Amino acid sequence: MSNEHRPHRAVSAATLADVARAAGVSEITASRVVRGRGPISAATRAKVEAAIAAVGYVPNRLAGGLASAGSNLVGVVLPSLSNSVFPDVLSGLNGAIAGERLRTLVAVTDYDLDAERDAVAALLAWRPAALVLVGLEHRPETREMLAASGATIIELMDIEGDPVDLAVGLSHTAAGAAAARRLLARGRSRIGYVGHGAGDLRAAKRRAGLEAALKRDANLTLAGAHVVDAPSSVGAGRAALAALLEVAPELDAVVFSNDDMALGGAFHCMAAGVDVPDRLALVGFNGLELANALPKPLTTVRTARGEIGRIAGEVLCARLRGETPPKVTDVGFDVVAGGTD
Amino acid sequence: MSNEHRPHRAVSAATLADVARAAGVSEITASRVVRGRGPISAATRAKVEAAIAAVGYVPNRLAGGLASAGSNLVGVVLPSLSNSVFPDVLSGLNGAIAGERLRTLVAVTDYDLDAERDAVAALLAWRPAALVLVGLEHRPETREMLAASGATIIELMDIEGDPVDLAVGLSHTAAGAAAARRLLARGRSRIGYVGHGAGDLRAAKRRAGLEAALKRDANLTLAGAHVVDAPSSVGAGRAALAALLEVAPELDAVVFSNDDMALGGAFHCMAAGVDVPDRLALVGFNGLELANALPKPLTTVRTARGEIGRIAGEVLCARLRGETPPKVTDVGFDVVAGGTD
DNA sequence: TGCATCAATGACAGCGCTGTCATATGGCGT
DNA sequence: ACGCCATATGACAGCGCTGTCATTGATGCA
Repeated sequence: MSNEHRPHRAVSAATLADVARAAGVSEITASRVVRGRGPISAATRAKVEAAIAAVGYVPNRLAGGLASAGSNLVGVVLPSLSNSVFPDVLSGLNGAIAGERLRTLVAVTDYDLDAERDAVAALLAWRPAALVLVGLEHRPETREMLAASGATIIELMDIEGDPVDLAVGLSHTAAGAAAARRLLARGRSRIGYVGHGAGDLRAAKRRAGLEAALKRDANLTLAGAHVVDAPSSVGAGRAALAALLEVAPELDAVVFSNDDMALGGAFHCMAAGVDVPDRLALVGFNGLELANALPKPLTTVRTARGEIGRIAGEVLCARLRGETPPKVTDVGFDVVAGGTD
Repeated sequence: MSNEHRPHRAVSAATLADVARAAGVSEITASRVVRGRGPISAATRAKVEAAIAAVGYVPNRLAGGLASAGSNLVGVVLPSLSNSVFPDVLSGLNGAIAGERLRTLVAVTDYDLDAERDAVAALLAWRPAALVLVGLEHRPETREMLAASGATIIELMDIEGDPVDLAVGLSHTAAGAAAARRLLARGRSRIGYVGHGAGDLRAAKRRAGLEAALKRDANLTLAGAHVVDAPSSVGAGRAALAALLEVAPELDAVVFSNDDMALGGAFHCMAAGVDVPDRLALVGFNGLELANALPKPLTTVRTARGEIGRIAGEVLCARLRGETPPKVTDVGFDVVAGGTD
């Protein structure tokens, strides 16, 4: 009469031994059929496959991983899922590793390096074949764990710094500089900046690259800046540009920390009747699909996000096959000339 | 001299036995400290914790899961990551289960029910504590696997149908009907529809609800429809509305399959000089943050996406604790009166 | 004082699978 | 006829951990 719950376990999951018995072969032979390894005669394979279907066998990767000293999981630590950037990366990665029967185990840190450390520890407990993180800046303990794990480590998005193992990304400093040069070439000189919360280290590098290039190429400094203490969002961008123009109405261009923020800026301009680009130029960063569908497509610096994920997956597979992929892969970026500058 | 790669394993990972030896206690005692179970004296705990740090111990969840017949993983099968809807759900879920030391193992199906079946099989191999899917429609084999697994199953987003176990969502038929009633109340009568690819069953239910309510309440049928054979996107929405207005210029309102599509529609109207809402009303679905930052905020039917994830996490935790959560949780929806109707 | 109770710790087996090595079988060249 | 190799299969141990039950003192209470 017990109404006891056994949340963790199937009532009585079939094991490989059940399959083997049903097929009249040994466990190891059944195992080989399941994994597609080793020489198996067609007749045996058919028997085992029938047995698998008959008993409803689902392999137990916990046992398999333990026995073979490692899982087919790829740990992925992402700062956020709230704009499309990291989901795009994740999709690219998923697509590239699906063929190798690898799966992603995802953790999200909200741009918190302590949360990243904890996530790495938790993911390492699954003995992943590889671990994918974002950025090159981590807590020292994180780097130690990564190095000690012996797993393949891939750091995404950024290549300016010292990778633990492998890196796939781009130079955000250069991307910021490209935005600066673009605006200077278009004759802008009173350039402002709208940014978002401090956790995003790559956005900070872009801003630094922007300021450095303005200084170097035209001896300019930012004519105004407004940074919201919050994650990036369209609403935040809209409010931030409004606030910035309030105190610095003379600006003739604004660079945004990313496209979400820039989109908000574009919406503010539409609503407030600010003429874009004649009165004010807007430049974003990322190259989201959405920003290209605007009545005036956003001028932005496009990063190949899906591509970064895909290449990371390929680099990872190469390493797992025992090859030696390049330590750093620079996927670069494009300045997309839209209608807002 | 061998340059052999051991991709899967740390050079020599410390085990619980190493910790126990270093701490001068038995393995099981070390295990209890690691897991925070059972009565442990403060002195012993301190010794073991020091040993853990000294040897750099990282627990092996593969072994732990095998020994205790179940993992602390929650398998999550999502149709897509390409608009913010499912990332939002996932964030909510992650937040709600983090406290219980559960982790999500994510698979993406691209709205393909066969891919969903394969994903379920793959996730089940990890003996997850629970499995979270989207929608109530699955292949028969999928349902069988789910039922046979004995795990807690939660189906998200939809509540119209027969849940395998637990469901958290809303009535999309009712949401579609709400959009219809909203437009009728605003005096619209020549109502069109812009939709996206066939895999999205919930979008189809919304359309059905829309059409049924138009018929029932005003004896109207759709005055035009354009459905793109592609995933939803802002660009697709923009192109689709342009195409629809080409063949049905007399429309005075358009309902979109979701906010991404509607945003594209809004952009088309801005670009083509279609006066919204005087000449044409636009209604979306989802209530994305972004759509609310438009110069004219989008009128839409908001679903509590993060909330659905959060509640799913709570329902799940309740079940794992042995409680009996409600079989179906209706989170409802809100009609958000924006400026586009 | 004696006995139940509780806190703290340990011994042992086994979770389900796979790596390693061994074995059986048949074809083939000489 | 003989060894040799490739193919097909199996026996066995053990991966690292935890559930179960046992053990040891210390404590409470009549």
